[in-house]
Amino acid sequence: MIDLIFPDGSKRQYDDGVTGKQVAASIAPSLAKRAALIKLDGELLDVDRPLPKGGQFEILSRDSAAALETLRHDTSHIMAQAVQELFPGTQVTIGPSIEDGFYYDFARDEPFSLDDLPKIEARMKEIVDRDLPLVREVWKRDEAIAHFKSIGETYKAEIIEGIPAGEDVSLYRQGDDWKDLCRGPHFPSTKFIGKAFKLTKLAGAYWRGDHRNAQLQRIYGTAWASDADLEAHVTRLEEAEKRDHRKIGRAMDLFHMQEEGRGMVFWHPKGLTLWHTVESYIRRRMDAAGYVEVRTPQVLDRVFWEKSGHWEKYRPNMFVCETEEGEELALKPMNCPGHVQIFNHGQKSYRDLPLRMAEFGACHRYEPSGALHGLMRVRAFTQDDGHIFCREDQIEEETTRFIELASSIHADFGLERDHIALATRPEVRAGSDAFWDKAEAQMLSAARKAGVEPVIAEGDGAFYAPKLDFLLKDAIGRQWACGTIQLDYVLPERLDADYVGEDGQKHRPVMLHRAICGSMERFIGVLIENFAGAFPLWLAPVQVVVATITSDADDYARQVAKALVAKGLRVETDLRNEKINYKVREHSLAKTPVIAVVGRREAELGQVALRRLGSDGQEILDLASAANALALAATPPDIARNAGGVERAGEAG
RNA sequence: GCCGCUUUAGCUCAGCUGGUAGAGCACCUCAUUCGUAAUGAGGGGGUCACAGGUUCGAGUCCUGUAAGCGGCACCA
Repeated sequence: MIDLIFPDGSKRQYDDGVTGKQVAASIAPSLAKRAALIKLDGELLDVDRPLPKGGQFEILSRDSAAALETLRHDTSHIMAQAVQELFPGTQVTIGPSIEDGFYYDFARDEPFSLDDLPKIEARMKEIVDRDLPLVREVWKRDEAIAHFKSIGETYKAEIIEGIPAGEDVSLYRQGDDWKDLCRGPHFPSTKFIGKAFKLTKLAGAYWRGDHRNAQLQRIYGTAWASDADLEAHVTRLEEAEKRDHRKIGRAMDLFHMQEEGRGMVFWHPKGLTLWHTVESYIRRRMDAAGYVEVRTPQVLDRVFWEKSGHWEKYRPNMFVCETEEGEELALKPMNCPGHVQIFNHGQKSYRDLPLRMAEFGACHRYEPSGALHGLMRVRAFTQDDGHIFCREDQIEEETTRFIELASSIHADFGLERDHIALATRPEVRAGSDAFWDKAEAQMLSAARKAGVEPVIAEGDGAFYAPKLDFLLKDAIGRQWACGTIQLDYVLPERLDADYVGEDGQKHRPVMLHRAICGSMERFIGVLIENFAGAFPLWLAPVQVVVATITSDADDYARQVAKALVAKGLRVETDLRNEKINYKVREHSLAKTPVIAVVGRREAELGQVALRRLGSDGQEILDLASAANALALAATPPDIARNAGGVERAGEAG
């Protein structure tokens, strides 16, 4: 006998070997009909599978949130069956559920075309209508291998060959003759899957994720419990597309890229204004946090990069040039070795540590062509780089301080943090296990001291040390990696950095590599997408447009603009011979935060009518108070805080 | 780098099965001076990504190259 505890807390006893469906039937026949999946002590099971033990028991319907992943997984199997029915000779490989949907990788000589997707979708719906039972079968490993080999499914056979000998494997039968290796669980039959799915894209993907292996054809799809959910998802995608920084960058005239400079950005005046605003802000924060700013050479002799170790490992990804005299030089792919040179210049004492060195360092990396993506992945980029040279016993405190600094900065940009990832030792690595134990523990404990519990990213660390990565969330919930801090014992050793300790002996400092934006290009791309171009006042490239109603007000409009500029605001005037409706529409679409409308009335009374983006009302103020109010509202958050702090201190005193 | 798709005016796109290019917005000119999301009229603008090929004839068909896009791999 087994004991089952139901969600309402009640407890009942059942015979051994009872299935979830039988339990459901014992409660209500309608429940048994609806049962799509069983949850037993948190584990999901097929409804027809005998329960292996007692425990917390729940019957899930197809539209419960916990069943969504299974629904997507099932949909991928249906797609595999549909593809094999339509395109005989196609081999199946793997087909997992992913965020919002699923994919399946197929091996087929001829490529699928986009036109095939509707056909496959139609066949999938037909399979749903057939209401084929999904039946779990347990096979001997070797028999399963022989089976898949006999039907020409070499990839499946290879997967099973990876399972230890003697272990049984589970196969799911979909109808009479379609079978797939699968751990399960699945819904009872294809009808449960429903039709709220859509095949979305074709892609190439390497077998087992390794580029040395054969390339398979991947079909992506999205699947939901209801048509309404599917529609909402499609709408979300459309929204995301509207925010694309490449689109907005063009529309707002921020930057462009062109063929002759792949992965390189031409920053237009407005884009560079945005850049400068971000850079000035970061610089102020770095100054306040005790960093010294430096600048290191753009191009250095090959010998230098050989010494740092980059030549050997990253030569194919470096831009290299040769001089008339035959010297080989390379554009810097990173700033760290340069910073070590500054550290090494002159003798350092333990009293100089921690030494925090920052640089807006322009770097060049020859990224693979397929990796380029707007501002997000470029070949010429500027890191808000920084290196903290410190003693080993200062690592934790410096890391904690950095996490706090980065968190505050991200918050000022309106970016919410999803989580911090602790990337741990990779398979190929330098250093002993004892070293990694210690280093990982240091990063973990530093994060906890800053009040965050990192999510472990197993094996994602650099080859010389672990790192913490900041994963931010934008306005529509997408994640972006911005900001990192990583430990490094290797580079100080290679470049022979040292300081004199209290004991008068030379010691090796530890380096902490850190960045808050990552790359300025990428960070600006994230900001554009986060705000969909509607920047907060302090970031907006153009903060105020002074627009006239008739040409009578032209002189006054110039006077208004001058007064606003004098307050440090970024202002444009629109004196065109156009109707005010037209101007308001145009500047609203351009996401200008404030339109200051002036007509004859304002000119006579010395006023301005302010219209803020997103509201259709207007606020009529005299010029001086409008200028003051806007200047105050446009104050960068760090300066606003400091001003507030001074006032509060004054009050307290 | 690999797989697939795409490339027509500054932007967004139309151009059926081959018969030497079209719209809206933007731009320029003129008229209009109009109080909070598009005033009207006129005008200029294209080696149809590039290079070959098939054809009497190619934006349209074929091949190659490049770039862009979506993935994969990569990301010090």
